[in-house]
Amino acid sequence: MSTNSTNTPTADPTPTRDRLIAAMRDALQRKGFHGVGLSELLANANAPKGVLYHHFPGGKTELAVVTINTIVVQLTAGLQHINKKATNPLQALAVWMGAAQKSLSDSGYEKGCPLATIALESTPDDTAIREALAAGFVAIRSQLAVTLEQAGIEAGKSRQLAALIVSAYEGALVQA
Amino acid sequence: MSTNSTNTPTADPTPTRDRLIAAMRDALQRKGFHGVGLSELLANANAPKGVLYHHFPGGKTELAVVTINTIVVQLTAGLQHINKKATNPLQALAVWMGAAQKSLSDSGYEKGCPLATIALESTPDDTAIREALAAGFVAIRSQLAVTLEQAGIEAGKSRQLAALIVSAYEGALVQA
DNA sequence: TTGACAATAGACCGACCGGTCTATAGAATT
DNA sequence: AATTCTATAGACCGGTCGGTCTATTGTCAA
Repeated sequence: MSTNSTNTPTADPTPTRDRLIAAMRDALQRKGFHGVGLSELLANANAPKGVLYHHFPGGKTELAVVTINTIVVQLTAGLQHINKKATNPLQALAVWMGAAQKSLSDSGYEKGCPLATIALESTPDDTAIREALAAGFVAIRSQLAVTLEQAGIEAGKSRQLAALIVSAYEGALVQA
Repeated sequence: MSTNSTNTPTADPTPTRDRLIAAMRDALQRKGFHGVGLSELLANANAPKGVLYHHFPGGKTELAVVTINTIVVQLTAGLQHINKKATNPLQALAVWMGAAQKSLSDSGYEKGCPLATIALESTPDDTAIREALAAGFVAIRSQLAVTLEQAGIEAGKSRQLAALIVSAYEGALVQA
């Protein structure tokens, strides 16, 4: 496990594992956590049952948690990218969100935000999922606030505004 | 059926039917449509299986549609009430939304908006549910716009603002 | 009283759920 | 070549899903 001939040294992407995560993300966007069956999920990922249990001993729930974390990482990375490159962060932000909305309408409004659905579906018992979501939303909001601050908005205002932007965005998805 | 000795003339409330609707609303708020089983639903409503099928031949889905419509009617009625009575519509609106948020936090953030969850869960195949939801959101937004107009806001602005308010509200629920 | 019909009650069913388990294939190490 | 460990593969299982079907009860009209 330590050395690795054909791949990057420390992390092995394991395509099958990634396919499972991708399938779960798609499922969360379209139907929600309870809406998809394992068989459908595995069919979409072209994977047999054993492989899910192998990569995610915690089963469906663990896959969902990992998927949530993956999404959050990608989202915050996208925001960081805006921070570094754009000369006009606000405009870049608008473009970014516009792109997100376009991908939504391109799917015929089938695919929304995968976080929103599972957030509403989850109960207080689903502690692992709830924790992942809570941490995720905090990360997204704070990263967004950083972007706003870089655009010259005062710190306190930035956090408020970031929360509002995320809220309005998720809310719009609900109604679409 | 035409005459009716003990109840109001035209409509019979049929308590059992109402209990089913109430149970479905609660279920939608807490877990979403796919998250609840019929057995759990019926247990909460203290009703056997046959009675669900009797009142709602379309089964779980029809119950959900009727529940959605019921919620929308109650919501718009609440807004109309504000319209007629309040001297300051905007302030009354704020109070009203504050009350909604309080009931949310009182439930330990278990219960959100029942419309939001099922909206995100539903797929394009669930035509009945989608139609009910679409009509419902339109009704809520337009009723809210009327209230805003009465508060002196120009018509076009009112509709935009109404959409934003609803969006922000739903979005906040997602994150709570 | 009797007949008709709405409402209640729950046994019952096939399908599918998420999950476990055993068997095989493949790559790396020795 | 033998061994070891990871990854793939799918048969299999008990439980629950949503839904149907057959009584039974209650309530009017005749």
